[in-house]
Amino acid sequence: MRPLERPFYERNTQVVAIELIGKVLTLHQNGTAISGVIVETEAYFGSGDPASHAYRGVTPRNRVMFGPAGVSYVYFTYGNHHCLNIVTEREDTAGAVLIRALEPISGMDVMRKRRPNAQDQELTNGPGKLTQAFGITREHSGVDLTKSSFFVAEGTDSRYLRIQAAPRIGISRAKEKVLRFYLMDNPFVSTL
DNA sequence: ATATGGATTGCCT
DNA sequence: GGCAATCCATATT
Repeated sequence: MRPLERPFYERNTQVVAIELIGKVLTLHQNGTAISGVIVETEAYFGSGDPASHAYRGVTPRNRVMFGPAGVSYVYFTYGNHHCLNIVTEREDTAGAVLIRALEPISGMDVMRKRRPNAQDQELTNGPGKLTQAFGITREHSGVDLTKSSFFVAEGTDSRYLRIQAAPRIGISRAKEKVLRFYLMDNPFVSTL
């Protein structure tokens, strides 16, 4: 499994959000591969998208969203949770795809240890849950996913999948935009 | 220096 | 379904 390369990410954020469905996120830690199929994503743009962290321009937190595509953007929210994004678009154009849910493939023993009170089905069925299961924190922000032990690889081509579009979740602005995408009938999607 | 609210989760009714 | 928890980034004074 080779990492997807920069040109894949260096495109329109919505297109990347859709095509990321069915691909495989992998993180190597201490000789173990933790991985899962991406089953739910959301697209966030820059100016023009009031729900995006990048809406008002560059800040210390969001600056990676304005940098090269294919780099991770991890932020901390609600005092408890980390969320994983992958930067999109050409450099200087803000954009990122939030990874909202995964279907575990490997490393489930590690995931269960990190989420001791979770049923297997709740291991990675939400943006804060999957970062906890993978052990992803802000230290994993700004990592180049095209050349590290943290990457996304080809899985099932999104062309062959039934993908549903819906409004994004948990935001207070731009609620009408249909920028959430998920695999139909997949039990690991955060909300059907 | 202070105020506000959040790209969520889990527990309680 | 409702809501508290909990910390930090950002905006405002």
